[in-house]
Amino acid sequence: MELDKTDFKILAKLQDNGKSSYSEIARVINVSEGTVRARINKMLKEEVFEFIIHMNPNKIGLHVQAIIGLETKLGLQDHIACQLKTHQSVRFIGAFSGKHDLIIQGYFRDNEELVSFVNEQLAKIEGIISVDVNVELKQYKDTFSYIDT
Amino acid sequence: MELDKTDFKILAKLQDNGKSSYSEIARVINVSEGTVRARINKMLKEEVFEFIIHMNPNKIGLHVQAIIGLETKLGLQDHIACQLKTHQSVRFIGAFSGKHDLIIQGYFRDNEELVSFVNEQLAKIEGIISVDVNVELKQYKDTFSYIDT
DNA sequence: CAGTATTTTTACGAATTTATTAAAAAAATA
DNA sequence: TATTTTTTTAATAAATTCGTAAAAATACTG
Repeated sequence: MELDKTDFKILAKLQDNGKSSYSEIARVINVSEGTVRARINKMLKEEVFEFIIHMNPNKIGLHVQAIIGLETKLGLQDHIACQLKTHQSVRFIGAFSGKHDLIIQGYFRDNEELVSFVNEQLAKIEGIISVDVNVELKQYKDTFSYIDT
Repeated sequence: MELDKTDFKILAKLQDNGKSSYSEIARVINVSEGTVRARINKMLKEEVFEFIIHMNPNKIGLHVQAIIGLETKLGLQDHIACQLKTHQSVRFIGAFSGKHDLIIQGYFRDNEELVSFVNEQLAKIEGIISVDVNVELKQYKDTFSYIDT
């Protein structure tokens, strides 16, 4: 799908405020409400973006965040990733080039829950060679606003 | 702030669909629209969550994703993080315990842009001792739905 | 425990937004 | 240039949001 100037203007507005109304965006970028709606619906269908909420983990009792690098046995990476995917605590999983085959980001209630995730949940998955746990001490940024306004 | 059952029901609905209307949520969880609205506004004020859009980087031309671990000179970590924060390409920055002092996640147009980020942008920041670049080969998950429905 | 204050929920109407759709305009195609 | 296809607009009906006052529930106090 080809995004044009109007699409990017819409995305720029939504990037600033995910709750902007069609009408509001329409007024700002000088097109009709119907145009904004049509384009948003098209982009949603094409999975250009999604409307979501971003929860503050701390505020819902998840006080420990970690990025965990995994070394996996050749051939088992995909299977391992798919098992991890179902875990409630896991926010991100990717396969990577570099030292770690898989990198995952997870949110946990406390250190105990993190430890149990590593020593119980991960431990029982076959094919994990090594685990490198990095615990977050401070967060500086967790937003993405690529599009210029 | 103390979140109760009703708050969590609201969050659960919004987690499924960030565009659910107050009325829609109200119908499902059997309270008035005003209650849903009041609680959402309160949670927004308390920064429990935000309404955002999640863009699919590929669809806006960002085909290279990377997680970069940095080793930083003692005392300069905070300053480095704050400089990185302003970068358009950077989605996530955290300070961590473990091998890397800072871990960042970034989205780039192509390999060239990633390389220029590392060799030009990072290179000119004072106090970075080492850089460990992991390029994403496949993404398995990038969503968070912690709350049970 | 009664009484008062505070917070939360509900309910209602006005303002606004969304959704549907037909016609106009623009763009693409032959 | 004519024709088809896509996109935008405009108009109106349906639904949602918003502001607010009253009712209900909860918390607080003597």
